Amino acid sequence: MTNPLPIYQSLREWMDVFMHRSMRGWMHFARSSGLSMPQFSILMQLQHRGSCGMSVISERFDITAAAASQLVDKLVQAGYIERDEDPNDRRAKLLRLTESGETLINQGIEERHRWMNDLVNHLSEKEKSKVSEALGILTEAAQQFEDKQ
Amino acid sequence: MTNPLPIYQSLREWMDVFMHRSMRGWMHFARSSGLSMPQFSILMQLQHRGSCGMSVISERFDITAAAASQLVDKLVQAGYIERDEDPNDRRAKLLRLTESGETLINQGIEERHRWMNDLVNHLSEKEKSKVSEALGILTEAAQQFEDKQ
DNA sequence: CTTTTTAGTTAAGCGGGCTGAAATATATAT
DNA sequence: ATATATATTTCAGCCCGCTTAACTAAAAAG
Repeated sequence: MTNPLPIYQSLREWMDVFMHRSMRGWMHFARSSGLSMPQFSILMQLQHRGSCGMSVISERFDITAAAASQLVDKLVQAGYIERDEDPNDRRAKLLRLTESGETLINQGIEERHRWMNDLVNHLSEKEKSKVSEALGILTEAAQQFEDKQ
Repeated sequence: MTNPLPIYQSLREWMDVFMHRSMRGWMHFARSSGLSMPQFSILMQLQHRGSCGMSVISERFDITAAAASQLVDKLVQAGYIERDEDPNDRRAKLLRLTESGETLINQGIEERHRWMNDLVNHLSEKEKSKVSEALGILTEAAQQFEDKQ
């Protein structure tokens, strides 16, 4: 049943399975770590795109500056984020994950990962190498693609 | 740069890019359709796993029966879910997506899909077929794997 | 130097998700 | 037939995210 399917269909099926799994997993993980999804998303964003200012948060999540400020404040108090003055612009703040924040997100990634790993471990060596190559292709394409936006 | 990477690393990189993208996309879509994430997740669950009773919702999302009932009620009033009596057990309810609910979720899938499609369209024919095959392998593995849990 | 714009904070208030407790109705067990 | 268990609903109350409006402070423009 690993016959060549049209790529459109392969994508659709894969995304269906994978997205449900990973969304559910993340939400569960966020909850179990005592964070709301909005809070958790901010940590993910900082991990993914690195340090940024408050205004970036409000733009990226499409919320007001006030909402961003309040959300971030909770994360600061929980010890997951550090909020320092931007040396280049004393109005602005620089947000970055603390070690504890980093650890938390990495744990989440690790869990999500474990599922995929278990999955992949059921494959033959040949299948593994095919999958590995294909994911490499996709990742590189995605990175180039992101840059263009 | 599509040299053979260890599969562990390919997975990690791919998931990093992909998960951020798709999570963000889903949340944005949910918000723009006027639904909260919990509400939206219920619709996704119904689309993914098909019709079910109220108790399944509360178990699956790890919320009380009361919370499930309230969430579902809003979705019923919004016209996305139909809530009928289960003919086999008159205490229970059978929840299923209405046409409008189905359409909504499919739109979301379509959007998520479009990104992947654009991505894949940057690939050569040869790369496309490799990716297609690999995703087929993964999807099948995932489906077998799910069944066992 | 004054004015205006930009970055962020604070507070009041709305609506939403969630829980616990109480209630209803049906199914199951004895 | 009665007692118990199960599936769901309703309600009061809490916390949280979000918005608007008012405020502070610093940068940029004139």
